[in-house]
Amino acid sequence: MSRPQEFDTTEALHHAMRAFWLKGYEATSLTDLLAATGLSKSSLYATFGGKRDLFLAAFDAYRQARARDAHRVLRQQPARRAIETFFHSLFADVNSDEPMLGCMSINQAVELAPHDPAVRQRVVEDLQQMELVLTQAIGRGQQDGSVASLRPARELARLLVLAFPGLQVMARAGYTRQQLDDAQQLLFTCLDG
Amino acid sequence: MSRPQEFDTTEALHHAMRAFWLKGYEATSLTDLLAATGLSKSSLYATFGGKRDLFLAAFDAYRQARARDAHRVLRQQPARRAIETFFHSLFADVNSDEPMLGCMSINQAVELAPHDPAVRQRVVEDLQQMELVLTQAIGRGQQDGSVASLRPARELARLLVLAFPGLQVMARAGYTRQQLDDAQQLLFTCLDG
DNA sequence: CTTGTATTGGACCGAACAGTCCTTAATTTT
DNA sequence: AAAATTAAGGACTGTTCGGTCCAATACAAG
Repeated sequence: MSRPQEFDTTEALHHAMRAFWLKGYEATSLTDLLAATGLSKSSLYATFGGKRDLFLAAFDAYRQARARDAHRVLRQQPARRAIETFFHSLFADVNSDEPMLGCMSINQAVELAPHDPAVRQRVVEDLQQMELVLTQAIGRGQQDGSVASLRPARELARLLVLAFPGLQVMARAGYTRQQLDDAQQLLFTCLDG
Repeated sequence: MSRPQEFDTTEALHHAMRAFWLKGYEATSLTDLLAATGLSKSSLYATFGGKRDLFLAAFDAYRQARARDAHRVLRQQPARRAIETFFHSLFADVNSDEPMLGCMSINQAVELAPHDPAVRQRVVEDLQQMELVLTQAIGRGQQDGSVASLRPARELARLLVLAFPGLQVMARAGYTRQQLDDAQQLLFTCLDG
């Protein structure tokens, strides 16, 4: 009954997510969010609560989307190829016309996690999740022969997770796509020996 | 001639640095800076210019101090031990009573570098500098036998630089000192094989 | 067509923001 | 001691912040 919403809630959330993704939490003002979503102030507050609530919702939407992507990409064969694609796709937007995005979880590890337990917990979960899926992929790789290293899959996965924020930092610091690819190439040699 | 300054400029800069270091640029207000430095508004503006100028000055002071530390630590013998000490000292404050600090350059790579060329340039310089000093240290280590790996020192250095932001992220995400040490231990195995 | 309910736009709020400016105070030089 | 010079304190600015509130509106149910 009564008047229906004029906007698509999940679409609005997606737009808000991009805004936070691009500029972080503090630097994204409510004005930015209104412009990004196209909502009016009252609609935004009625639908999502305050800025912080909207952020957490957007962050969770981001995390869910990324987790889906990761599972899809890492299912490829052979596993080694899947892992490379996984990393490669995370920096798909580098040096495109689009602004730099990188991984929102890493950005938030730096910006909010130290001062905000709710964010911190999410970041920790994301890192652990990444370690888990990479461990599985590397394990598969060791079986199908695409990952030569005999070290425990978990250790190798931890190494990759450890290096991931480094790639993110390089991307944000303006390194070229070529340089990022080289760094990844170098990183993947750890899977060989 | 005339009235002398009541405060120590470099000391005030140091306090401002800690404030920016702890909370980042956006989240550190002028009020925070006044409280941290103990200056009055007019003194701060007369001495350092605006917030951004003060930030850049503080950032440069930080970078200089860190570069000095790095050189000092990495001069130790044997080189392998020096490298471990180097990484270890970067996270000395983790799990202490002090708040989390980590590396300011990495924090700024995430926060300001994408949108601020002056910051971006500094971050790139810092990463390159880190690669350079680590390359030299690893080279020494290969000569004195403390670094067993036969891979080019530069490649190994790049691997360490790549992993460094990962340690920073772990620290900011609240990982324990033990977990950080384990991650470093794992990382250093790359110098062995 | 009336009634009821939910959405909408925008006026409005106090607080905090970075930054300016002027008066007052302190110290050296003359 | 007086003059000159500069630091320090704090009042003040306009703007923007996140957030609230209300009146107008639009739709569905009866």
